[in-house]
Amino acid sequence: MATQPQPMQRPQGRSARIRYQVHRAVIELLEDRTIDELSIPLVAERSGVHQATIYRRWGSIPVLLNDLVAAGPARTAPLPDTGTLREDLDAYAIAVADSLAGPLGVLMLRAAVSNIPPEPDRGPSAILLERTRQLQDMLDRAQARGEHPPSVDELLELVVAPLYFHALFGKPVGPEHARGLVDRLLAPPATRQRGKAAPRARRGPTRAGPAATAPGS
Amino acid sequence: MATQPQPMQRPQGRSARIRYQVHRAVIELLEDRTIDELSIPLVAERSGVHQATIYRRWGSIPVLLNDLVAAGPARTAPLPDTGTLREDLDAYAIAVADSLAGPLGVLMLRAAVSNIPPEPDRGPSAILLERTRQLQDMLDRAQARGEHPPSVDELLELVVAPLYFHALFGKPVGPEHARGLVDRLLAPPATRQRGKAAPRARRGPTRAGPAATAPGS
DNA sequence: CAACTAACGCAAGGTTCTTCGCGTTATAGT
DNA sequence: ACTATAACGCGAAGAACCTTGCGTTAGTTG
Repeated sequence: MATQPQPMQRPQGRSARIRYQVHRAVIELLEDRTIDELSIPLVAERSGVHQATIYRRWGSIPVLLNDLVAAGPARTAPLPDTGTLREDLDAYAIAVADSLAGPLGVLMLRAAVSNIPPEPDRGPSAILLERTRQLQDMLDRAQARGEHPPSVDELLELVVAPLYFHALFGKPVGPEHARGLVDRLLAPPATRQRGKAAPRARRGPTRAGPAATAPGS
Repeated sequence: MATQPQPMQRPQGRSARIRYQVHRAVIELLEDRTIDELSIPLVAERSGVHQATIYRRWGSIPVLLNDLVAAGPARTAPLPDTGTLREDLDAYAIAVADSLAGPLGVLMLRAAVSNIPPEPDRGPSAILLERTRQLQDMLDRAQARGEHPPSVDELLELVVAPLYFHALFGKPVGPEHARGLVDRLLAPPATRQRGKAAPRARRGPTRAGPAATAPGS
């Protein structure tokens, strides 16, 4: 599963410049276009790089997108180190939410989905593994400080998964939502109002309105 | 956000038949092809429907996929009515997990992703709206029986989102996982072992192994 | 600094996709 | 049964995409 199309025998200088130009052009184009409206001739024109070059190096839009995503993990969500578990989680969750809200988040999702059916490989995608590693580090630090962090799985399922879910299906993604998820992860309510709302609250007014529910329903 | 391209002024008879043929062709083609390799001429040939017809009715592959997914909610996860909230939730969660494990699940995800940035519309996708409605019905029934169901948002974030997340990133999706998520939703632990595993258990041996964690990690 | 060659630019040619006008078919309404 | 017309089939024209061979540029090596 080569994310990079070629081992790249001459990776510095012009090649790197071209690659950057092309990546940048894709990002720019995605500001006001759907991924499906993307095409190599378009990227070529926008980037100033010739079509043939792009076809030779990447071959297709999916491959190009994959390469772009793989190239910029630092661009999406750097892992924080604030000294407190809660602040770390907050910062991370908000960073993920931000990255998902932007055009690059969509890209990441798309790339992840693109990698589902090609092979019966079934291993977790590279993005997830990377993210898992980051999170594990964060939790390990908390443990070392004497805190009692949740497991990575809990973090993924209670915080990251809902964020991706919202991004996937067009539900709003924002800092308040992210913080609410962290709250739920860290402070599971002993007694719960079963029939009512999610465990939001804490940390001031989160703009009340349940903008999460479908309006058209 | 019209899921159906047109209000369809003549929805029965030939139109319905054509639509079915085209949908079927798409599903067949996806057995051994990537979505990116899909094209309208291809679908036309396979289905026996003329290109121009498909172009006129759907216009593009993403729209067609969206229509296909929206047309088959019954095909994926019918909403159960067992008489108990827990059994309803279990059944539903398992059904979702099953549908995600199959090829159509990938399709749904894919279609959802493709539809993210079409417009600054930002409304939740049709699939989600449909599913939200189903779930709301289920919860309403529970409430009418005197039970104390969670909110739809909680259900979505604690059960559905993790399932989709796993499917998205190639983590294993199965009945045990689904049931575990329902457990977490219905029985939030009053006292929690913070540093350790998620609230599994209950309902006998679910084949122990925490198949949730990435194997490559 | 000079030779080597990977990677790019260019332009032409082939392929596939998309649109359009017109005639035909079959559904909805009377 | 009969009429009106939405929806489909057909074929061709136009546009967009993709490939390929050759000359040029610019990293890399000695």
